[in-house]
Amino acid sequence: MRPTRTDVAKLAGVSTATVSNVLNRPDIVTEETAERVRAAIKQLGYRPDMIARSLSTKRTMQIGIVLEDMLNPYFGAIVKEFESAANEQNYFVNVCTGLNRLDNYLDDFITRGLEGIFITALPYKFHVEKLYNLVEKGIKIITSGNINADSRLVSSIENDYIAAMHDVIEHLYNLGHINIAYLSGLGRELTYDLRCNGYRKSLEEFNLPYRDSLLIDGEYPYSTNIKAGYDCAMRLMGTGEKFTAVICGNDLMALGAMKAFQEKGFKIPEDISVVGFDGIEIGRYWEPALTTMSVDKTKFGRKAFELLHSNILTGKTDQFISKLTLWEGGSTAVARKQS
Amino acid sequence: MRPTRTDVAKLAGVSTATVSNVLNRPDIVTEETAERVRAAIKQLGYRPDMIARSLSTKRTMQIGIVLEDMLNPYFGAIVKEFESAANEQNYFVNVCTGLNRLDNYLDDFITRGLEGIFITALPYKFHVEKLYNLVEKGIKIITSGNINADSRLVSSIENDYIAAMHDVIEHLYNLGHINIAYLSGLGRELTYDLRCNGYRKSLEEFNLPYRDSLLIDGEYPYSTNIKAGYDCAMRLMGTGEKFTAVICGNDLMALGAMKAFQEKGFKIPEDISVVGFDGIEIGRYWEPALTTMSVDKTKFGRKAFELLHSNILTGKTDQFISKLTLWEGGSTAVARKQS
DNA sequence: TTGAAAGCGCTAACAT
DNA sequence: ATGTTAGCGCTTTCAA
Repeated sequence: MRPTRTDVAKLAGVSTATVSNVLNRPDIVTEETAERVRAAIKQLGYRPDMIARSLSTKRTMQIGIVLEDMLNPYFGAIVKEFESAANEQNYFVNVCTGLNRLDNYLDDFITRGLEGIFITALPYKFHVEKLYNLVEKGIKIITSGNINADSRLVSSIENDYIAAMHDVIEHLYNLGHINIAYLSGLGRELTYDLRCNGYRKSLEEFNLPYRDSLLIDGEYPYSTNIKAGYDCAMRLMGTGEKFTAVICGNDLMALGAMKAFQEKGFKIPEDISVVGFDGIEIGRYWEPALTTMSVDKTKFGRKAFELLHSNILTGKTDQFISKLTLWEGGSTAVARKQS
Repeated sequence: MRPTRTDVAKLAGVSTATVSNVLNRPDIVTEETAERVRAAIKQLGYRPDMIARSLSTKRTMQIGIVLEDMLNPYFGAIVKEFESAANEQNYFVNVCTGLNRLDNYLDDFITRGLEGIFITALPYKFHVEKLYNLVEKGIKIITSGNINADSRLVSSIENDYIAAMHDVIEHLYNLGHINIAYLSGLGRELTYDLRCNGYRKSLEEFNLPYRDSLLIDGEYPYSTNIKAGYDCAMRLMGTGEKFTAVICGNDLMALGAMKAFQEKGFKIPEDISVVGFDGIEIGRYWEPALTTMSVDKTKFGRKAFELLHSNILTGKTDQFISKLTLWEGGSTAVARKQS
């Protein structure tokens, strides 16, 4: 049996409250007794029981992170740093992947008394109202993915995809590209993919042509993995549209797309320039290295925790927008003469 | 304030014990009262408090997974499936990444009353004794990574790297390769990298030459990511050794290695055949697609949970060895004539 | 079938 | 500075 605080108290010849004090408010206790208690703790190998403490304090020091795709190293990097930051503040993190079980998760969050949750996921599968429900129960929330939530109720952290898309298009424009496709992987009717909006907006800005068939949606239920990139690229080639540059919703998709183009005999970047978003490490090892709008994932993960943490401590929500930076690989180059 | 069981009892006009019963042993309660209680629960939006329940039952329904590298999609796939299997049995999983904090984690596991832990990590940074310490406290453990632990105390799940390495070498042998290098990324003095052992053993078996400089270690603290593969490959080329085939400790390393070879003007597979382990999806999209010994990651993750779960329920440990299968991509081919 | 009450290990007034 | 004690919300004998 694990020793309890009572055991320690008995061995040290003090009350249980005193043991609590040396653990939680060491300043208010005599150095001498503290020493005795510490000795007893050590001798028994005593470890406080977080469960009991939680029941009494109403604090669990647990937070959750919900994401849809553990397989994309982009999320891996964010989770890693989020977890790391949380640990430094003594929080434990529960990782929840698989959005199809989201409802169960939300229930669990309440039941287990999580103090906060970082939800990074596209919103087309769940309702914001559910989040408000959690907030009502005292669970703090930070979202990412343009869930259009009330900023007074939940915090949020987003990538500035509008600006990033502008930079991408500018980059391609300067290379002389005119017909630029976008492989979204999602659905154009969904309003939350800022990349999609930014794409159209920036084309206009640079006086470049937009045509419906240059914008490739995914198929429901949408996914944005490497296979999706491959599939979208295949469909783009199937349309017979002319294009010299292709922007992909993320790096993984871009890698899949390059594969598809190469299979069909196109050379990258000579025939087609390809660019992605995220800045995952693998992209830099690809041949050619993938040009991408890179997210500072370390900062992103850490910032997400900080926002959540401050919400937990102060009750105040906050928003953060992360800037992406262009990383030029060999996958983009001057546009070929359009035949 | 969240409603408690007392509120429900009051509203339904029953005792708190009855509420517990309709929740936990619905069979022993009259349908009529049960109905009344359920109505009250619904009306109040009541959710049981897992914390309080845990304190009373000594079960938290939480398990942990410890891993070193969230960035390798290989682990991502395993985590995902492990978590999924756990959820089906109503367990919540805590993901712990970053082995440098392992001691803190182990403490936390005790403190928070985790019921079990899946540790997938190389053992050179921590002591098995610490695991035994957890086992003593009643925490069940399953390891992966050839931590050489007492099989009566902890369960384990491993890849059969010895057999897999045999298959790789056989594959290369049949293609006519003679001088085959191995990029380990770890240290040859460490006994737990079965790939390393298998490499030497299988070379012998096929009467192929082994030379120290064909086996490339990493540098402490070892890592086995894409950069490590790149670095090891560079060092291999620096030795001046002759070789026509290179086996890499995992797929990520293999991708990095291919990049290095290509940078130095070697063609794959014409000049050098490359093969990895794991079978991550990205490898299939590489140009050329990476030949690999593929792990059934879905099965692996699920099986890991099952072993842990059965250990939790029955107290019995168990071991499992997973077989890998050769997946032939375009990165291996008949050996070129050695100049 | 249902209810009363003790107890899980800890915290936090409050009293000494 | 230290001890006493009443909870925290739930489970689980034991009685009714």
